[in-house]
This record gives sequence, C-alpha cells and structure tokens, in this order.
Amino acid sequence: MRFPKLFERLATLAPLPPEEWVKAEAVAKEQSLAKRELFMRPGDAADRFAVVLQGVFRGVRVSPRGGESIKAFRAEGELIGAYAEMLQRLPSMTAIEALEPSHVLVFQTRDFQQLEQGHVCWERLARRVAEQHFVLKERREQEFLELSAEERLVKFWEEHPHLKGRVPQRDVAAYLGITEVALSRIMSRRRKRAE
Amino acid sequence: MRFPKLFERLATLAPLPPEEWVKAEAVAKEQSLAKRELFMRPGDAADRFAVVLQGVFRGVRVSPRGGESIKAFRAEGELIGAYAEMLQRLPSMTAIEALEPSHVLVFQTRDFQQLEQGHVCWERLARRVAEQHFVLKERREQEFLELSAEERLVKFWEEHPHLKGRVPQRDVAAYLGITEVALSRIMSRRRKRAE
DNA sequence: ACCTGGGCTTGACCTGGGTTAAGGCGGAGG
DNA sequence: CCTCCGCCTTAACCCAGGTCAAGCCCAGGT
Repeated sequence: MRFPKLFERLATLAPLPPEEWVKAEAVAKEQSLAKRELFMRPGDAADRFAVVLQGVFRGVRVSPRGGESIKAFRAEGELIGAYAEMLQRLPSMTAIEALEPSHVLVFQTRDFQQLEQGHVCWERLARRVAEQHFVLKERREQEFLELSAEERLVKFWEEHPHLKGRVPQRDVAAYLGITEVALSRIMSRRRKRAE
Repeated sequence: MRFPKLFERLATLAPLPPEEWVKAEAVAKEQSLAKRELFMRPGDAADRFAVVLQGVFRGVRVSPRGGESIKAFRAEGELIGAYAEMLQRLPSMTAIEALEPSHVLVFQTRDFQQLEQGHVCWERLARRVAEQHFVLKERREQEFLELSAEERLVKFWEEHPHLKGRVPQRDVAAYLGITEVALSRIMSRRRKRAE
C-alpha cells in the first residue's frame, strides 16, 4: 500500500477492505504538474480524475462569452476532475489548473468502473462522494441566495483557512462571483471599519 | 404494482426488478396535502421523503435572520424531502410546502434502508439520485456565477415551462435570488423592449 | 354590489458592485 | 541596479437591484 494516509481518509467515507485498495493503487498513476500546468482543459474527455497528493488546484469554468468563473479550489486529499461532465458523459467544460507545483494520483474512470464490478465497496464510496459533493454545492447555493459578497468572503476564509496565501486574490473574487476590483474595495472597507 | 408509471420513470435511472418495486410500495404511504400545507417544517427530523404524484411544492430555506429563499420547486414525478439534512443527519432547515392541493407517496428513510439491505439496486438508485441532484445544483451555481438576474429568469422559464401559472411570482423571484419588486421591473423592461 | 386582502406594479431614492483606467509595489531577469 | 511584469489598489462614473411606500387589480366572501 503506497498511500496509507489517503486510504484512511477515504475509508472514513465508506468501508474499504485493504485488498481492494491495493487493486486501486495498481491502476493509479502518479503525475506531477508545474505551476500553471493544466490537469484538464475544456474539450478534453472527462474520463479521468485524481486525488491531490500535494498542491492546490482551481477549477475554472470558461463561459462561451469568455467570462471565467471559479467552481472550486482543491487541495491535499481532495478530488479533481470534471465530475458533472463525467456523470453526463460530456466533454469537459472546465479547466483544472495547478496553482503550485503539484502532485496527483490519477485514475481512469474505466479502470474505476472495473473496480466497481469487482466489489460493492467502490460503488458505495462513489455514492458517498456524490452525496458529499451535493451537500457542498447546496451550501454554496444557499450562500449565493442569502449572503452579500462581503459575508461570502468572510465565510470563505473561515471554511478554507488552509488556502491562505496559496490562491491569488483575483481567483477568490471569481469564486465569490465578483470582480477583483470589488473584492479589493470590500477588503479596504473592512480594514477601515476595523481600525 | 400500484404506480406503474412511476416505476418506469425511476427504472430509467437504474435497473429495478419489478418485485423490488412491489416491496417498496408495501412500505410507502399515500398522503394528500391541501394548498399551503407543509410536508415538512424546519426543525422536523429529516427522516422521510416522498415522490410527488400530483401537485407542486416549494422548498423554502428560512435563514436565521428571517429571510426566505427558495431552493427548488418540485412537481409530478420528482422527489421532495430535506435531502442535504438527511445525508448529514441534521434536523430539517427547510420547509416544504404544497402550492396546490397535492398528493404524494411517502417513504420513511429507515424503510428505504431496509430495502437497500435487501437488494443492491436501491443503492445504485440512491447513487444516481445523488449524482442527478449534484448536476442540477452545479448548473444552478454556474448560473449564479455568470448570468444576470434577467438571464436567469429567461433560463428558468425555458427549463420549467410546466410551472407556468402554478407558482406565484414572488416565489420565482426568491428562487432567482432577487426581490419580487426587481422581478416585476425586469418583466416590464422586457415587455417594453419587445413591443 | 361592496368590502377586503393578497399579489403584482410603480416610483423615488440609495447602495453595492461593474467598468475603465490610472497608478503602486514587489519580485524575477537582464 | 534598473526594468518589466504580474498582481493589487484606488478613483470616477454608471447601472442593476434593494428598500420603502403608495397604488392597482381582481377574486372571494358577505
């Protein structure tokens, strides 16, 4: 077992027999990415995903009109991939970019489907992951519905303290649904109020 | 089998043997709700869900500060329930209210868990449902990130034509994340532009 | 026919965030 | 050491949407 810590983490979502984990590692490949390198680009087939071993990524949705918005940041222990597109068997509409020199463990979805055939535990895990993702998206939806940009900012740093200093401000703005100019204003407003 | 149409619809998500469906119907209870009646209220245990047989519902999130926002509308063939809270084993934070005289088929989650023990098909179905919900929430997130209120409105009616005339305007506004005043203005603006 | 109330509209005014454009500042490379 | 570039800030101006308040329309009840 090459990654016991990762195994423990995943096993908290659904019971995973160690021998199944060994099978999973057999089909996984490690990959290193330089800062700014893309794990996935728009138009790619959404046929693989990865676990972040080291580094931070941003998932960028590039709209037809050229606007960039950020769907999520992902750090150590989290999954990267065009999940929604994978489920719908569509080509990826998002770019996934390393914000630091990073290191990931890559799975092909076809290999993962093989694992699912072999043991129900993988299917259970997939369900948990889907449910987890849903809960997070719903939380985010609710924040858009009832919080101001400033309140969303505060909550963002409460919920993602580990991203401090690792993601550029403009990306935080794009995640919150505002421009970097607005974010800068909000921050100076708070600074003034605090002093 | 009391609800063959419903069965067919669900079976498109994941294969369901008819005999399993019969077991499901055995534990389900029909319930009728008057207009404005609540299927679930904030604080209730999130231990049951239902399929809408007839009618329309709104899922209302009541924020601590008293603001109301609408998470979703649900009509015939769709599921109602405090799904996120159920997954997190939290009491419901949403009210689910009938907008018309309605008729639903209710399942207790404990009964459903029994079914899951009996046959994997239910677990597969649950996974599909979670994935489906995720895809929808992600779509909504993306709309908040890159569309104006007016564009969201247009998209809303494109995607939910069957709700026309069945949901009050103020609720559509709350769903879009704006006030009914703003919605009214947007509509008159469009009327003017169209003429 | 008259009231009543709920839901929609309209207007006046305010505010937050978008847009554009002009700096400031610190780090990497010449 | 200077320059350039990427990133952040600030300012000026505009507009969408919020808030408050007054009205309108119509369906239901008496």
